[in-house]
Amino acid sequence: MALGELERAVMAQLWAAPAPLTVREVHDRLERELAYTTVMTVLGRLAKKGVVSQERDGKAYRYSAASTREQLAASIMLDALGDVGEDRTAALVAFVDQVGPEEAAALRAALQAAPPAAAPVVPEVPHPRIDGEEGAPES
Amino acid sequence: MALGELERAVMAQLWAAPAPLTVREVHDRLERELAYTTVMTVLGRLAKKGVVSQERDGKAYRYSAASTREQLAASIMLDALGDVGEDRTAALVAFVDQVGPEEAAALRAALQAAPPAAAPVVPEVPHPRIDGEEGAPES
DNA sequence: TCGTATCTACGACCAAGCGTAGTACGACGG
DNA sequence: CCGTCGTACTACGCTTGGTCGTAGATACGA
Repeated sequence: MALGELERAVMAQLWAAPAPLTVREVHDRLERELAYTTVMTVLGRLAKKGVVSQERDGKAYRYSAASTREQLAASIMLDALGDVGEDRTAALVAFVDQVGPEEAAALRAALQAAPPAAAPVVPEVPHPRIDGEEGAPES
Repeated sequence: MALGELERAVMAQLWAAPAPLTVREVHDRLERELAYTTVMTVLGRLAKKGVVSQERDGKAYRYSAASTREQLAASIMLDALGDVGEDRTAALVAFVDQVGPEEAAALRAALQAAPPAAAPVVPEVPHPRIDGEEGAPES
C-alpha cells in the first residue's frame, strides 16, 4: 500500500470521524490549507486503491475508510511478512525481538484470543480489492 | 523502506550468498539480463539506503546485506505498526487475526523464546534505523 | 608502451506514484 | 439567469526505482 503523507492525513480524518465524510468535510478538517480539488483528487485516488469506499449522498459522495487503521496496519505487516519468503518463523521471531515488552504482551493476549485451530472468520480482504460493479449494488 | 522489484532481487542474492559479493557476482547471479551498470546503480542505491554495506576489496567493492531478511521484514512490520498511532494493541490483534494458524503458532513460539520481562525499555531507537551496523556481522 | 578488461563515479532518461491545483461542466437555490 | 457546490478530467512538478551510457582510473598481458 504505502500511502503518501497527504493520503495518510486524509485517512486519519476518515478514521477519526464517526460517519462518512464528504470532500468538503475532510477538506475543512485538515490542518493544512489545500485546494478543495486536491482533497478530492486524494480521496478519489484512495477510493481507486480501495482503501476508502464512497457512497453517493445526493449530488456528493461520502467517503469512509474501507478498513480500520489497525486492519490496514496489520495488512501491511502481513505483506512485509510475506515478502520474507519461506522462513516466516524467523521473521516473526525477529519481529517479537524488535517490539517492546508491551507489544509482546499485547501479542500474547491477542494470541490467547485467537483459537489455534478454528478457521478464522475473515470473510475476505487480504488487502482491499477495487472491484467496481460486481457484487454490491447498493442504492 | 519499500524496496523495488530489482532491489529485492538483488537483496535476495546477497542474502543467499554466504559471503559478500561483488557487483559482477551479483550481476551474474541475477536471472534477468541487465547491464552491469544497472546492478551497480542498484547496489549503490541500496548502500545509500543503508540496507547493504560495502567493503573495499582491492579495486572493487563487495556488498553484503546489512541485516538479515527476517530482520528487515521485522523492521518494516514494526514501521507499519508504528504508523497506527496509539492503539498498537488493536493492530496486533488484527495482525494475529489475519495471519494463519501456522504463523500464530510461530508467534507463540517466538514469544516463548523472547525475554519475558528483561529490558524495561529499548535502549534507544524508537524504530531501528539501519545506518550503522548493529545487526549481526555474521559471516 | 599500448590495448583491453575491470571497476567505479556520474549523469540521464523514462515510468509511476504522490502532492497540488486549475478548468470544464452539470445541478440547485434565488 | 447567476453564483455556488460538487464532480470529472487534465496537468505539472518531484521523487523513486529501473535501466543504461560514458568517462576516468587501474591493472595486466603482449
